[in-house]
Amino acid sequence: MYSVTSLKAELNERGWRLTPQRETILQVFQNLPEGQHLSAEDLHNLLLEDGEAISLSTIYRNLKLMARMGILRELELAEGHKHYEINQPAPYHHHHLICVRCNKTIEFKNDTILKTGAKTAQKEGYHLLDCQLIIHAICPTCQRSLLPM
Amino acid sequence: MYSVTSLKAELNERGWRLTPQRETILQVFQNLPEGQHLSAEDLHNLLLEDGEAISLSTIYRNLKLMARMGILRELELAEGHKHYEINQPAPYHHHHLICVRCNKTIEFKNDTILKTGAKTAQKEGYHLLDCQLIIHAICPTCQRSLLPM
DNA sequence: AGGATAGATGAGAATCTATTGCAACTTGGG
DNA sequence: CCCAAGTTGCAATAGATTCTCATCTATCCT
Repeated sequence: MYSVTSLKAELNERGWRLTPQRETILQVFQNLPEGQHLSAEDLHNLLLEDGEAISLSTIYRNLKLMARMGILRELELAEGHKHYEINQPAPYHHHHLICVRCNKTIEFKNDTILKTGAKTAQKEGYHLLDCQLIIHAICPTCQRSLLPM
Repeated sequence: MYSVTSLKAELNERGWRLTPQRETILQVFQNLPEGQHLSAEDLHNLLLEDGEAISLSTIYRNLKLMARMGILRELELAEGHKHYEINQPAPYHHHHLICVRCNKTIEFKNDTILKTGAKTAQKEGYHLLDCQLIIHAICPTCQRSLLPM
């Protein structure tokens, strides 16, 4: 698992610093049950409850930073704000099937997709950070419902 | 190509209406060169220039509606706001490779992904609307640059 | 064709997510 | 141990999207 030591090394390499806030954020995501993801607000509240408050701006800044470093994945699910989760390699790597009506989201795994993503990035000379298949669909329940969208 | 007649039929079926605004929006997207996509603002301005102004609220409402009907694809690229494009089947269906630093975006095609998406949705009993692979990466130019993120 | 009705539009206000400016504080390097 | 550059927190701000509501109109019914 990605360690605080690697985080520090990677930050320092670029002239940046390991702060207690960054360390805390990394640890929260590492301890999150598989398949869970947090929004900036979620993380903020969670830390408040734990008595380890970090300002919302710092949270936004670092979520973005860690996503750009490839440590976190930035997910655009259906709620209208971004969610983040730890970026895991092959056996844990997964994708999302989202119902556009009720927002129910199912995770699924598929190793081929990650391979496709890696190949495509490489072909164009890009350095891969994350790849995610997003499927927008209507779940069985919503298909049966007569309610408007 | 998806016709105004089908749009009307599909709307009426659900108790909704074909309005001149909806017709106009559909036509704009149908006439868009392949690979182009518009934000709500883009569409609004484009129509203003053409002297066919539609209010921004109506544009937002209908972009969302048409995406939920599966007529448009909602793309979350790197600019911080959504983009829309016509939702095309197999030979035109494509995905996006995005540089998280400079936002440069490359389109690429891959029929396997669409098949995977369809299969996954079907397996869960979901009705597929759209599926898109999003690759976040760093482009060659940004890899060479020493600038911060 | 004419009327009724539920749905749609437009304009602007309101909401919400995310970013930014700045002063004070810290980290990492020398 | 000290300094320069990076970070943080707070408040203000920006930007995208949604909402409210009065007015209008596409459809359906007769």
